[in-house]
Amino acid sequence: MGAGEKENHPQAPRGPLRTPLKQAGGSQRVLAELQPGCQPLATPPKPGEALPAEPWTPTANLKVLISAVSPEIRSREQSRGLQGARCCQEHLSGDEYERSQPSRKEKSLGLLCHKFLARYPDYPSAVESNYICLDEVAEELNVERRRIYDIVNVLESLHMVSRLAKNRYIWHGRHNLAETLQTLKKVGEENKYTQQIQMIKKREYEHEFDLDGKRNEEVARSFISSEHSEMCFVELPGIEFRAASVNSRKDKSLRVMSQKFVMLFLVSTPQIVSLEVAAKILIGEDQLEDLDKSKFKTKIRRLYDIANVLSSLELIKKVHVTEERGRKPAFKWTGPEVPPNTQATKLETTSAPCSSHISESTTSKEQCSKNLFPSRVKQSFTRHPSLIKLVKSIESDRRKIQSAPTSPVKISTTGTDENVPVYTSKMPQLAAVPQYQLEEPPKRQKDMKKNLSGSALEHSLPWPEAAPKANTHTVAPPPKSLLTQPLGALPPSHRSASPVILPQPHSGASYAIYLHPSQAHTVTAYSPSFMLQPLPCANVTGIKSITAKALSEMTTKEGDNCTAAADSGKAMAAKERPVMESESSSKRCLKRSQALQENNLIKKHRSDEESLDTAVGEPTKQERPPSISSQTNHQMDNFQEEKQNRSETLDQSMAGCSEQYKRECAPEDEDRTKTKQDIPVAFAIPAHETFFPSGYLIPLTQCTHHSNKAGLPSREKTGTCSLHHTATHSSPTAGVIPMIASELKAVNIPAFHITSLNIMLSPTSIAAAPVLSNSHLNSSSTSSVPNPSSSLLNFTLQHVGLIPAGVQVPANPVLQHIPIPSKPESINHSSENMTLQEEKPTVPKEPPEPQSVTESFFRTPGGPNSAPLLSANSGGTDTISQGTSHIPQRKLEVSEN
DNA sequence: GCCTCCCGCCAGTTC
DNA sequence: GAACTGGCGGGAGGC
Repeated sequence: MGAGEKENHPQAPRGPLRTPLKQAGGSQRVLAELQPGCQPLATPPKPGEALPAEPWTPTANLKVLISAVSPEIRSREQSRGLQGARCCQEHLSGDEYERSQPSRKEKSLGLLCHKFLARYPDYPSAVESNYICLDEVAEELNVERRRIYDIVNVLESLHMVSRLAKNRYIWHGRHNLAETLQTLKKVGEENKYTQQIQMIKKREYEHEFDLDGKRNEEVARSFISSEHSEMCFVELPGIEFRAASVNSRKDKSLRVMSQKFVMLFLVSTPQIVSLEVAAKILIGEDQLEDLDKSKFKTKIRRLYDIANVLSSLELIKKVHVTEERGRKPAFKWTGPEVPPNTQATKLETTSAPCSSHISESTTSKEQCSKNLFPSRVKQSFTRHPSLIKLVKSIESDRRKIQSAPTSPVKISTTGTDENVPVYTSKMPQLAAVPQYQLEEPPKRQKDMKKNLSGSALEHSLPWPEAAPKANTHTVAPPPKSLLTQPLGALPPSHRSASPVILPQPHSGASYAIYLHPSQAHTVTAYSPSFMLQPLPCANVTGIKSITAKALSEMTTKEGDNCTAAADSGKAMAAKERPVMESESSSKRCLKRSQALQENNLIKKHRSDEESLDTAVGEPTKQERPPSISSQTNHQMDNFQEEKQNRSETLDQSMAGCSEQYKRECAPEDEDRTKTKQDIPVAFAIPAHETFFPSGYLIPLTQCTHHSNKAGLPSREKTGTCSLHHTATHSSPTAGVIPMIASELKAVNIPAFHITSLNIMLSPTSIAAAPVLSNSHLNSSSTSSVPNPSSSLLNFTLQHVGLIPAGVQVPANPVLQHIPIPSKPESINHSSENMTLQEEKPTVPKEPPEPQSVTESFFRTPGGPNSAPLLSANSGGTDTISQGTSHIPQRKLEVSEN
């Protein structure tokens, strides 16, 4: 059968000329079921070899041959085709087989992808192995393996799967999706895709009017080529391609195309990309010289392939854009709203400037490279520059993870090295700490010095992008790195931790407990003297990033937090944060508290320079890395000054919030609704000597997403999952990052850590603190198991007199599913002059699931990049509707095609 | 007739 | 050298 046999035809007689031997069914599937999780490197048998004993009936064979020679017959047969039971096909008569032929639509990649996705949970458990055996999948889905590659490649571009070995992938689900999208957005921005899109549109326009088209084309080409010479596949840490083959066809790879395609959506406003534009951009990057029609057509084909998969993922939706030149197919982003990158801590570098910073860490780079290209075969793929820094922190994270305790143990208060590890007794972990100490401090010190000198010598900042922003404002917008670096190890989930100042009258030292905002609400409700201290938070929970300007404005209104919050909202509304008119009171509270945090963020940063200057002068502190704690130190100073002014207002608002929040925080099926921020992280830091790093940070990003689909036992929601997950996925973002022991030692503060709620206590507070097991790591509030972290938190709060005895503060509140309320769409009068028609989905949609929090937040209709409402206008007039709709994609008037 | 995209050839890569 | 992987484009189905 020649070519037909060259590929695996796992199933059924789909095509007339295909070998009928490997059919759906039967014995192989049974075997597959008996052998779940295919053998990693097992070579799938060829169709002919696979089922030699499953011949078709002679009649069926005859039919196939007949239909092969006659397209009419074939088409007639296919029109009659029914999707009969696959497993019975071999027993069907010829007519029955004919009817079993699926129609073309039934074989579409989109539908196939739906079936594929249905096999795996969106948020798989880390402990259960979600291996994908391509052969098995192809067989079960009744398609050839070639098609599975198409799907898998796109999924891989989103890091929803990663390749384990030949014929074998591992399913990550959507755990990494938010991070991936953020990364892609960042890279897309760096690559100036927005400008490219505009350039292409402009070019089209000028072409239309014959305005010096040739010259503009050249300009555009040079623009594109200069901007994209080094565009490459964007990887996430821990999810790297392990096979050189994957790296070998980079430019035209469906993966890369898919990523670029996604980038176009993420950077464009409105988030609608026409196939034509996308193809042109993609071609432009590949081969500008032959922008011929065939290449264009090929690109379009591939984009359809990608789009089908993305549609199945519900990331995009097909629409039609009617422009002057007619109706064009396009796709609209319907996926999660990707927050602005200002707080994407790991992605803060731009391609050019990062190099200087990278050069400081050759070791890390080599390690990164090693991870990237383990086989060292052909390094066609290079990590995008924006990720180099990320990789650096990953390597650091990995070290920390390796040295992370599996079981928290209270450390001794003696100042010797022996007391340093709170960590487990496991030797490798112990060994890892000194290694970290040896490697990191000088570098950190160096970085810190750079930070310190940054105010005076802005150009010497290791984060060049921050330099221009560090202006003469009293409240200079914090260099992203400065703010985020200390929390660089923090997954977005933990960046929402809010330090709360705990005055400690007994010891004379105050504490800063980093709380999840919801915890902070609760705590502040009990103690009027509490202040929320902001961290640069990822805003996956719906907190939009804040512009420097908005920050400055907010800072000027520190007397009135609510006003500041409102102002911040106002400041952001125009560009980033939509005004939500009908938001619930709980959300308003949340927002208020977020604004408070943002407000405080400024103050924190304002004091950074001075405090760092002071700090670096002290020998004992020189060893300490620039960290959030240093900022915290000065935040506290600020707070001391401003506490009196603000506490009243804050208390009022926060008390209301906490009550509101508590009321609405009913435990429910929130696995899917949980975002990465859901894990509260808290630790207490004596304010008088707080210049040490952020303590235990528990990036359990993927554990938080264990879905209800996966049906996890509660045990899996505990710390074991993160560890498992780390092992399974090699994700450095998962795991426990311990506080640097030397730094603890430097301030002579024993650290006590728990897991989901991490608290470090001063010696005065540590005395009675219970020792907690790591098994409680990340314990979910939904768990019926008593949460020890809650006990500790309550213990701590009671101990410091912040809450009365007997009062219980929820230690691990989970963000409630807060649906985005309807709100007027902000109109973005973009230059787009087009009419949008929503495509009728080809794939039958299943009943919509209840929207998760993630989706709710992400799909903020009027989000930063939300598209203007483009009305379907059957009359053909090009209009942008003055949208009043709530959800763009739903508001689009669907024009049935 | 155009849009969409399935299908499978075939070349590069891996084992 | 067999098997895996995936770029690529012909051409069929759908509208």
